[in-house]
Amino acid sequence: MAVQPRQGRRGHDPESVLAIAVDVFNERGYDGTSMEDLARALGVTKSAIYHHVAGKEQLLARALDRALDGLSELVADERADSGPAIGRLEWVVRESVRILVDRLPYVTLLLRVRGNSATERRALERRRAFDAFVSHLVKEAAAEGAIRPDLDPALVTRLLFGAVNSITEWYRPARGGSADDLADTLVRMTFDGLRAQDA
Amino acid sequence: MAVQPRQGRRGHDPESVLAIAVDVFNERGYDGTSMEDLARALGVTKSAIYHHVAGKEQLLARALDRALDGLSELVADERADSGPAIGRLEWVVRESVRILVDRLPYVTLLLRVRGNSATERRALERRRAFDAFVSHLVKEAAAEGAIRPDLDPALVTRLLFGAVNSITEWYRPARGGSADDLADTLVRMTFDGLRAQDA
DNA sequence: GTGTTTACCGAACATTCGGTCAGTTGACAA
DNA sequence: TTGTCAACTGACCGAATGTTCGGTAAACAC
Repeated sequence: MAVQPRQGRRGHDPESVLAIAVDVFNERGYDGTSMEDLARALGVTKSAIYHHVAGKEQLLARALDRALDGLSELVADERADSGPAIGRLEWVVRESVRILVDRLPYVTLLLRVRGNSATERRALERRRAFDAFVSHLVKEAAAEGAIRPDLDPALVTRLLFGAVNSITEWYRPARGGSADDLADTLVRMTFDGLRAQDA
Repeated sequence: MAVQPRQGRRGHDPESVLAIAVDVFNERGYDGTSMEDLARALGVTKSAIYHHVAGKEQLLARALDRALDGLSELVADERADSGPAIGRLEWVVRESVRILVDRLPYVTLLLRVRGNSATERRALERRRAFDAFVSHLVKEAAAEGAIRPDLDPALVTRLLFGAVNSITEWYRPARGGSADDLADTLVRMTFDGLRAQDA
């Protein structure tokens, strides 16, 4: 985990530039962030950034890939592929929360992408693959009778992952509890309801 | 509802400019939208826009106020103020869905604001008032024993309205069902759970 | 010391940005 | 026909944008 000692002047590298840049992107929005803003946050001149990355859009592309690679690994995991669908769905939700917390700044950025450039559209396409995977899983669970029949599966998918994705809007690793506690509460509420049974 | 016949050349007015502008803002993001983009969508020159509104930021301010006024009316409603908290919470959720669908483009814009300008920060402050109102309501319901004691009320608030707010991400009035059907599904799932009871 | 590697600065670039202004066009009323 | 009013155009402004480039400074190896 320790950074290799390296020859030459000490300072930023592509990794530290990306980390700081993503934070600024999330604070001001990608389009609302200028290279000057990034330079200020890095404590460096605008032109120095181009020593580490090809440009603003490459920073975005690298950040989005970090989020999407996490989701791709989830879809590829064998644990998402055997057993009752409702159990797999619960596992996918928990794992999604873990990835979301783990890679919070990158996923936050991903969830705000609207398709303004080729880079953004490519990211949206990869994201759609994940959405389709989850959507199919919910339909399976419904077909197996594990989801209340008065709920439209497509709507359940949307609302369930609406709750999951909202984590990027308010979760802060400092204050908030662990990712597992968060996932517990989320699953309990969405799967079994927030209402007390004896009320 | 019909537009008054008016003297002078026919064309856009502040209202139609706002409606179209908000659509473009939601497609490309506020910061990602140039006045040139708006002009193109309006079928007009850039300078013509300034005949109707003072500038880009005023368009944003007007749009955000439309969303926030709806939420303010909700908070002021007497139906949010009497009876068991859990019932009031359900009413507030249903009403929120109605407002969100009713004023979809305006609320969508509001939920993406990050505080880049004085206008955005003012909107965020008004929105925080609504969040505080809902947060308090959930705590009341928990204190009255109507919410499962193993769920943290603050987290319930976040997740519940995470699901509500996600509506702006995927609901399209054309395809989607009515706002009431949507609210029904949302309340059933979040209050009583998506899991079938006999499973 | 010398050479090499890496990180950086400062000035400049072309383009786009939000916004201004003097004048024109088109629809209505009288 | 003439006057009035709202809607609009086209040329323009200063500032900010993302990016380039030639040169410099600091850390390391030898």
